[in-house]
Amino acid sequence: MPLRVYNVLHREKVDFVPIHEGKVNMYVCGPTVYDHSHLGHAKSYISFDVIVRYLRFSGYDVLYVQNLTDVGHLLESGEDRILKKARQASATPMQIVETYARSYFADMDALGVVRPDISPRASAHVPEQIEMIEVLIEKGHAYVAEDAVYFDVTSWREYGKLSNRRLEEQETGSRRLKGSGKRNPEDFALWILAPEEHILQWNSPWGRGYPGWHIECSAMSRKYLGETFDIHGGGIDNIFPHNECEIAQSEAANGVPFANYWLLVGTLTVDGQKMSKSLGNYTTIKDALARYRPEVIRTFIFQSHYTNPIDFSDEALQAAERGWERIVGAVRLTRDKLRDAPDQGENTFADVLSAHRAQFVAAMDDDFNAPMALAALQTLTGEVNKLLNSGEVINKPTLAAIEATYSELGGQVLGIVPQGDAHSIDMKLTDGLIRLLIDVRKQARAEKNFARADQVRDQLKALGVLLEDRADGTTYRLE
RNA sequence: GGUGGUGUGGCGAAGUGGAAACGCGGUGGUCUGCAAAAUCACUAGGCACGGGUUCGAUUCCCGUCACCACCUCCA
Repeated sequence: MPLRVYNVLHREKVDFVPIHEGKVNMYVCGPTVYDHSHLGHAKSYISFDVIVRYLRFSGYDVLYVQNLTDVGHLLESGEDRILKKARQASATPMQIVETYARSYFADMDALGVVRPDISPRASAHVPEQIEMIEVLIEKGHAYVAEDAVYFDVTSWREYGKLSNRRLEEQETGSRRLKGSGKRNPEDFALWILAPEEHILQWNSPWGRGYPGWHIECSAMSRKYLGETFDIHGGGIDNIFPHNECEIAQSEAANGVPFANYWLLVGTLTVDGQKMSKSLGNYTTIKDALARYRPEVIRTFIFQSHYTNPIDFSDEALQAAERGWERIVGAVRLTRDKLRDAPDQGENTFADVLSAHRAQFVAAMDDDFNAPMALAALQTLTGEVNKLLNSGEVINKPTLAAIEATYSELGGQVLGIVPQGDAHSIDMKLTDGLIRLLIDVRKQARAEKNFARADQVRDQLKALGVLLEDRADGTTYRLE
C-alpha cells in the first residue's frame, strides 16, 4: 500500500510520490532562538520526528533540513526579537542565539527527537538571501523603497494559494502602511535597512541592513534541497503570512514549483487556547520533562493526529502515562523472560505479531496516523500480556520476535519504547544488586517472614525501584 | 468581515455509506501473604442541531449554532 499524505497545498489526501525514487528532501521551519522552547514546539517537532523516522523506516533516504532563525524575525513593534532579548539580558545577539540554540537542541535530544541532517542559520546565509532578492528585483517582483526592499505581492498572481487568501478580502490595517515605503499593504520586507546603531547588519547592494524573516527559508531550502523539493513542514499557525511568502518568493525567483507536499501541524492548546509566549500560558519543555518522561510526552502527542490541535493538561498527560506504562510493562516482562527462556522451539506468536505490524504500518501509511498505530500497539500488548501470563513456558524465538516488534515499531518509529539491555557498567551493577535483593526477599517470603520481605520492598521503593510479584517470579521496574 | 479547521461516551481521541477503534477513568470478578501489575466482563442504543440524498448517514449535500487558529510576533 502506498504512503498517503494530506497535502495542505491542495487540501486533499494523495499518494506520496517523491521527485527521486527512494529519496525524500524535506524542509521544516525551525524555531526562532530567543527563548527556551515550550510544549507547542515539542508537538511540532515530535510530529515531524515521527514523520522522518517513519519515512526512513519505510526505506526512504531522507535529507531533513530545519533552519534556526537568528535574525530578522521582528516583533509587532518592529523590533528584532533577538535584539530585544539581548538588550534585556545585557548580552550580544549572538550570545543569545547560541544560548537558546543549545537549549533547543538539548530539549529536542531529551525528547528523543532525531536531529535534522542540516540546521542552517539565517545569519550564516546572508549572501544567499541577497542573491535571491537581487533575482526578485531583476524579475520585477521586488522593489527598493527608502526603508526596505519589498516583495510586490501584486506581481505574483498566485500569492495566497496556500492559505486561500485573496488580498482584496483581507482586513488591511492601515497600520501596516504607516511609515513604510510599501506600495501595497500586503507587501513584505525582503531586506530591511538598518539604522546605524542597529547591532545586526550586513552590507548589501541596497545599503547596510538585515534580511526579512521569510526569505531565509527560501534561500536555505534552495541551497540544501534544490529549487523544488518534496516536503515542506511547519506549524499551521505560520501558514500565513510566512509559508505563503516563502512560496511566492521561491516560485517567483526560481520559476519552478517550490515544495510538492505541504504538511502542517495542528496547534497545542491549553484550555482550548493556543500555547504561546505572548499569552503566557506556556510550559517549557524543561519544566515538562521534570514531571514526565519524554516517552510519555511523545505518547501524549501521538494520541491525536498531527494535523489536529491537542489540548494540554496534567490529566491528559497522566492518562497518556498510564497507557504508556501498560505498553512498556509488557516489553519489560518480555525482556525479563528472555533472560532465561529455553532456546528451542519455533516462534508460535508470528501470526499475531505480523497482523498487528500490518495494522501499524497501514495506519502510518495513511498520513502518519499515529493514534491508530498506537492503538495497534495497545491491542498487541493485550495479546502479549495474555501470552506472558498464560503460565506456559515461552521459548526464546517467540520472546525475541515480540521484543523485536516493540523495539522496531515502538522504539525505532515512535520513540516511546526505550532500548533494552543497559550496557553501562553502572546499570549492570544496579541490575545485579536489585536482583540480589529480590533473591533475599524471596528467601524471606519462603520462610513467611513477611516483615523482612516488605522491608526490602519498601526500602527499594523509597529508592525508586518497584517490585512486582508474579506467579513465575518477581520483576522490578524503575520509577 | 475573510480563510482554514473542529464539534464522537465521565475524560482524551481514531474512524467508516450498512451493527462506534484505542487509551484513561469507573463498576464487578480472577490472580495474590499484602502491595503492585496483569487479566476477564460491563461501561456511547448514538457521533453539535435542523433539513436533504439513499434501501440505509455519525460518515455525502445544504443550512444553523458553538468553539479554535490565521488575517498582527509565536511550531
